Amino acid sequence: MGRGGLWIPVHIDENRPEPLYHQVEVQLRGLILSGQLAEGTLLPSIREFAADLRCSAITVRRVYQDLENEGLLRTRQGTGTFVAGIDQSARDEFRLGRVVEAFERAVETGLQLQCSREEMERIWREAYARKKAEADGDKGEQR
Amino acid sequence: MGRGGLWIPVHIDENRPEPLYHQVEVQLRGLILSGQLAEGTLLPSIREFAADLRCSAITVRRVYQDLENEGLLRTRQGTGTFVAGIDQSARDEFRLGRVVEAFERAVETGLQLQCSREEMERIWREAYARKKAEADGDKGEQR
DNA sequence: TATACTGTGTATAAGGATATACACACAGAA
DNA sequence: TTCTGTGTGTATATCCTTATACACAGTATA
Repeated sequence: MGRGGLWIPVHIDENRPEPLYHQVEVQLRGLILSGQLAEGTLLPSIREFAADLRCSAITVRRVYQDLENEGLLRTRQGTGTFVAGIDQSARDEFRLGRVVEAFERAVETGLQLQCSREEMERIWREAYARKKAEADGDKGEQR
Repeated sequence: MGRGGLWIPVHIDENRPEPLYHQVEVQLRGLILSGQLAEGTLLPSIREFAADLRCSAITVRRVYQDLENEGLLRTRQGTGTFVAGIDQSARDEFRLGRVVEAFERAVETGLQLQCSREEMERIWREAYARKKAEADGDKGEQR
């Protein structure tokens, strides 16, 4: 194979109702905006990435295309797709916005199901502990 | 018009990537499982509900049909759609599961964007305060 | 050049959202 | 009772989005 394996920590969940391309976009956008993928990084080819994600190459292509339209990626035919440079200013703004949005959704669900504040407090702590452990484990298994 | 207006606190967001019918299903399921809609309650007609949500009647019909297949609703042609009886046992189990899931998603987003634990703590508290106020306001404006 | 990689465009199938026309149920008037 | 109107859920056809497969075109390197 080509440049032989840059592993991108993105997962997709078939059971989620939102489209596959959207799941990948959200996560990849996060990796770029958080600086975990530096400017100039060569991403996996659409086929290679598709194989990792177990989806079609066209779906990955759409992700690359959308993010290129946002100015986050730059792609050259025959060569590959690269991470573009980003305004440091817009970075943190966007970053926090996403997280706030996610938590608001969670709280909304909790309120709708009549969870008390204490219940949610407990759930949030446990969720953090569980996911934190998962994430740290992921880094260890990186190849 | 018919029975003239039972207001169901369900909202849909066009901008969300997941399907409309799914958004409504999640929220209506929540209302039933949390006991806010008692057994035997006559729901709005598919047309009336569709008008409230500003979507098609067919979309509402799909929601009613799906929830009927789950055993949460019972529908009689020409008469309407009613809330069915539910196992008290399965209720809380399901309820908590949904909230846990939602918070895990939020934390996942935060970790991916390299939020510190303290940042998330703050975001969660603020999200709670904001959404709690919204929800209480909603009840006040109920007609 | 030959070859093996890269991204790109076209065609096809499945799922979601809608409008429109249809069938059933019940209440009230003739 | 019989009829008729207005409510209810139901079925069909159409358009847009999503996901895929397959053939095409540019690029790098031996």
